[in-house]
Amino acid sequence: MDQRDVARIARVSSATVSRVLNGSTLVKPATAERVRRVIEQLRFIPNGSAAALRYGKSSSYGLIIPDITNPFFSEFIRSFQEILADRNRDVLMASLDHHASGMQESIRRMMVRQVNGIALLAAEIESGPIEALVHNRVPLVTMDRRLTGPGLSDIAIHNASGMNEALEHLHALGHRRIGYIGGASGLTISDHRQNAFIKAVKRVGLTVDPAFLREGNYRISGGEAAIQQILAMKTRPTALLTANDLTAIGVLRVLHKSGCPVPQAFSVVGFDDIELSDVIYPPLTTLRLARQELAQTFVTALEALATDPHAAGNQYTVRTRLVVRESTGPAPR
Amino acid sequence: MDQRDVARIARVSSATVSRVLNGSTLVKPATAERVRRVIEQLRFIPNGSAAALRYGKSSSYGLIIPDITNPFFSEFIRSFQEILADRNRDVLMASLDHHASGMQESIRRMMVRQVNGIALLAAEIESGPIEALVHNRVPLVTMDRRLTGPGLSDIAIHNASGMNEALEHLHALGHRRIGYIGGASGLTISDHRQNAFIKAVKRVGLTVDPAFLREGNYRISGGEAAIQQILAMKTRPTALLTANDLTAIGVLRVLHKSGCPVPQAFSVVGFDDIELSDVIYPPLTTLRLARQELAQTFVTALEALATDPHAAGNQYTVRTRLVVRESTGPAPR
DNA sequence: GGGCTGGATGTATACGTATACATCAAGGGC
DNA sequence: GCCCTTGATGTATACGTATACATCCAGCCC
Repeated sequence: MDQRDVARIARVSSATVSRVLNGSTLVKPATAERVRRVIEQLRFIPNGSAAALRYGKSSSYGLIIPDITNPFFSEFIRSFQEILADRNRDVLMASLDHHASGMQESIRRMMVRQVNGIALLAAEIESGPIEALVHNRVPLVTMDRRLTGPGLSDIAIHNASGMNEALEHLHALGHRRIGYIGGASGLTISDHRQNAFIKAVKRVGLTVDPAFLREGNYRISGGEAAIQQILAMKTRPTALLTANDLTAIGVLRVLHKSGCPVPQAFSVVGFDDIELSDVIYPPLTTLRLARQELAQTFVTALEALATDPHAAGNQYTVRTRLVVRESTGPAPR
Repeated sequence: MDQRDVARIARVSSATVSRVLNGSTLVKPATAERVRRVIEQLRFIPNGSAAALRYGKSSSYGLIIPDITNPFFSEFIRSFQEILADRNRDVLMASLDHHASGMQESIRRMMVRQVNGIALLAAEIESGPIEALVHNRVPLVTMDRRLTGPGLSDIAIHNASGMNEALEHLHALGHRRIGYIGGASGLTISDHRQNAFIKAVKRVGLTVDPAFLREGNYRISGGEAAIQQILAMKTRPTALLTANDLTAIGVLRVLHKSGCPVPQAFSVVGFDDIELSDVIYPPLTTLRLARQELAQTFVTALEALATDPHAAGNQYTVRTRLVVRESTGPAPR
């Protein structure tokens, strides 16, 4: 069944049916109503593939993330998908999950599907797939790569705002030895975050002990490993910032097992503010990165590039801010 | 750029290019190689919309879940997507997130996209959208609805296997008063699970105190509310089963706050075995529902229906089994 | 009343692919 | 040497839509 069947029954042409379906103002209200009734009655569903072929675009966007089971990303997906669904656009999602070849393949599949653009939240990024996107004029929006170009926008995470708040908070609580557990090194996003930490420490007049800078993996296991190393040190920090909340949860877990009360013996600050942060024990003081705002910015950036394929990319920014809960307290003497 | 451009440069017809792309055996190896080289060199990406239009199907599947931030579902998505990506198929995902109208719209969008079938893990289900699917011959596979038909398969969760193990475990530990915190009532899946619990209790020779049957919402908050009611009772159960792990986590959290040591004062058993279960404190004894196996069964069921659209649906089953960790122990005297 | 304007609708076509069917060459059997 | 088979390739077309362009008609101005 297609538009022509609808047209025949409604005694109009298929062009008119198409116009009704796309909300053209050119159709007389009475005619439109008649067509709509036939569509309803026949339960006609238009063929999106034909429309995409004709139109050259598929009214869908690709979304690539590193790990869907990380709550930060699943919460992001929820917002992203919701915003796009309101605009009647689909999301083609790909979660890499530490499969090396995943990204190349995912991008290819999305290009085959004629997505209007791709949101890339993965840190690791090769130049090959990006070239393919540029070559085929597919807009790309990345997170915290701080690189823009034709058809390529970026959304920077403004780590400094939250980090500064966090350090003022800890400094005011009397902490002088403050450590940081980062993400996997080599990723730009990890570097930006760690640099923001170092700057924020200096800003409140403290120094950074390199031994207090540890590496994690953005997962619980990384936080656990890092805090164990820290507990083994003779001189320890009294407070810790982490690259994300999962890392902080790993830290809390080991501290709990080791009989280190939080925040009495140790203050811990997370990053992201995933929903879980408010639910673990003790509720996590963390730097909130608003998912809803981030998702909205991605959509804005994508639509801007999709509308005008020759547009130069923009650099966007999303701020972070401190949310104080119960995992931070006065420094032990 | 299209197949004809490739064809011209490779000095073959577009039909041959199409055959090469689809791995037809009809092409001479030397010719295929030549065509492949041109494809590579031109970085040609085929147009999936055109293929879908011509072929009538889009080589993608729809996936509808109630809440992507529930780890059970995000872990399922990961497996589901991974299995389909290996078969070069895309996933169109929709998370309902308590939006009432979401399902109808999601299904419609998927039909417009010509999905080969839809996996529906949402509990609430109206007949309207299902009719639309049947009417358009779109295969549907549901979870634990125990209803099949033409183009409609179901995957039942075999609650009994795990529930029986759990009750034997608790009974052996000396527990005699055992409670259950279910999901939202009225959903078939909640009913099946609760009934399995009641049967399992009777099976070990105990009786079910109706006051020990509480209702949750499959989220942490539901577990919290239910355990608070239970703590307020004069005669309390000594052990609790829950409809999923998030509910159990809510229970653990309130017990911890209330100074009730687990498992000394209370034994708690979850359901699902999400990754978090092994990470919270104490690690959760739970009924494992293998996500990988569930996802694989969904794919099998969908492909079976997609291959033969006139096929009658099948009833599949996925078992559960007890994973003992540290949230269960001997009953208090 | 003739010509013009603009709104409403119809006609015709291109989008890129997969495949049925046609064609052609080579080889084998007699 | 001729016919048939088989393998390899080419030709032609339909899938359902959106839209440029054509058409038609009513109303209006002078």
